[in-house]
Amino acid sequence: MILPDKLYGDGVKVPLVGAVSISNPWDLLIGDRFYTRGRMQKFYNRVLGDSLKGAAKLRQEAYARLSDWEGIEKSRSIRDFNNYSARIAGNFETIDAFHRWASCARLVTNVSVPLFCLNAIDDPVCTDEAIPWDEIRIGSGIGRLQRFYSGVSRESAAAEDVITEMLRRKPMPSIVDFNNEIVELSRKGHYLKATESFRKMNMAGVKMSEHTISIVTNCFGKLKLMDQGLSLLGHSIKSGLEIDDHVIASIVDGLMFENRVDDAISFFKKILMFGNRHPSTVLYNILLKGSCQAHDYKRAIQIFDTMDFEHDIISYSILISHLLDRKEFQEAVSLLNRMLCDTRVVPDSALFGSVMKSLLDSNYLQDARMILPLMVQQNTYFQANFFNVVVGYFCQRGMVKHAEGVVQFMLKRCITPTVITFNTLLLGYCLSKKLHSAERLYQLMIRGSLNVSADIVSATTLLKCYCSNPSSLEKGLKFFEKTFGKKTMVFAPNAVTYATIIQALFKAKNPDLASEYLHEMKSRDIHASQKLYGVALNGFVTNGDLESANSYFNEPENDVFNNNVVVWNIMIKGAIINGRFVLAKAYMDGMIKRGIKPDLKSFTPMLIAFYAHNFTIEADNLVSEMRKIGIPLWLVCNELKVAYEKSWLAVEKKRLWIAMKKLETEAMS
DNA sequence: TTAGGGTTAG
Repeated sequence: MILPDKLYGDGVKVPLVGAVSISNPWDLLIGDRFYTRGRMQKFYNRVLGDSLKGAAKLRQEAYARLSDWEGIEKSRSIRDFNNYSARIAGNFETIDAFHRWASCARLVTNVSVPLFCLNAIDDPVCTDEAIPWDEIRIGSGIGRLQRFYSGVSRESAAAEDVITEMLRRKPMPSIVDFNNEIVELSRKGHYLKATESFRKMNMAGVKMSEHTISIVTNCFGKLKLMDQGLSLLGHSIKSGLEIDDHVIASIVDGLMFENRVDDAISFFKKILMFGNRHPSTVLYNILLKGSCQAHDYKRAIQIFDTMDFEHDIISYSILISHLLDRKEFQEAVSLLNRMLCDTRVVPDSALFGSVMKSLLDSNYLQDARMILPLMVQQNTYFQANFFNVVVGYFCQRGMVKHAEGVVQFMLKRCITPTVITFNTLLLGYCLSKKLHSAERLYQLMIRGSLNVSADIVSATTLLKCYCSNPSSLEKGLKFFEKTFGKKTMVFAPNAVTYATIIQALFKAKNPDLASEYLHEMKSRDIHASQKLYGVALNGFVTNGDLESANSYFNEPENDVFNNNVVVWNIMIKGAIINGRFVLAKAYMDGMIKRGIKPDLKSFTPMLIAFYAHNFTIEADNLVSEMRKIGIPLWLVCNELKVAYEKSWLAVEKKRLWIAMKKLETEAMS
């Protein structure tokens, strides 16, 4: 055993519990055995080659570590395995680092991990230690692009320029290089630029691969231009490209993203019949996810059942977390049990993480605690995706110090934080109004000093940081221009980015500038989303601009969003707070006419208004109407209580109090 | 040699 006692700079000793020993690890591999072996060989050579030339004993030791690791990882997909080993090969240079990695593989059954979480959630331990940012490995996150470009002109440039340069070269680089650059564009949200580059490549006569088609289709999907995606598919078939699973996945995913669930499913069936092939689990999972996102739970179950013993851990994960979010605990638990009995799947850290998240979100702390012993019992390998949930839990509650403690813990245990860990922490700083820390973390991510680089979520979160405080709003606007502006666009903004800034401007009572951004978004061909639409409407009505709200509401292209009850609730509430009862009533009639069922939040503003103006008969009628459609009265009481406490509508408080008490007794009876 | 499905931002 050559593992050193001190594995880290700060001298933290990592306990090694329950090392796995397998006599012949190669037998445990699934799928591409030789391919994988080659990868591992490459990794081995890279890691050991530099620092250990000729040291036979250490090589032997290294081989033993690799064996252990494979045994542990056998439950994961071959792709994860390959990617991970490639990353490790790229990042680890010295034998010291190699030992760190090896010890990481041995932490599988380290009981102190769940114990830490248990304590942390019950009785969070705060740490004053600063996160050792320097010790988080310097990765090769943004390397690919820079590496290529430095060979071209020594300047850093956008992937788009790289592609132009590549097209000029003679002979042109391989399609793999082009693919990498389009992926780079797509990763930063430059979907339009990606499709434009694809056109240029096409004109220059570059021979495309299936992978190119899949990436570009994906971009069309994100742009909600799936009709173009489908026509691209037609061209590809004509030009003799094989339609592989990746291309089908991109199309199905794109159609789902456009909410065309029926189209997606019929395409899925047709293309499979056309190629006479068996659908992969990944394809099924895309359908599952799409159905869940479209709130078509019945269909999701149907798909799950037709999968016929082919569900994997992700299928279970999608369905279970969806059930939990819908608060269907019975169903979720029975599915969880079914999964635990299913010998073909091994529950992983991500699954337990998402279950835990749903439980924490619903404030079921006791049940959340139960997940941890279950994980130990199942011998789950703890990974960042689980800890991200714990980090998020603290961040959401403004306990960013505790979140930092969790990150510390991860680092000490060699559980490498992901971009989601840092983005979550960034949000934590934002919610705790620690702008300085947020800025510093973002800078580290942008500069590539961490093992991951910043993405559009990081940038949007920092934007929220600036915008949530009136004193830094100006800085936020500048940041927006610098990061998302047309001239110096680092990331291509999306509906979330615009929603963030628009919401902040409305809140800062600057509806004019908010409208400007709304127009700018439209001029940049960025589609509004249901949430952004709500943000804009709410912004108009709370700023007393019913006219703009109404005209935005009536724009034909927004009509698709008006099928959501939330929108109508915003309009009703908006009319009421601006003293327009007749208008509120008109909206109420309008939604019923459209076939949308009013819910609690549709009725309460009007009810409060009736109470406030002492229209007791009308209020009583409304209450009985709510009763008729099955809205529990205690929920109404809760709403009134909130309105009372917040002095909503500047109502006569005493009247509201009396009404509330009266309703409470009614609810009890 | 490159890639698809579960978690992060409104």
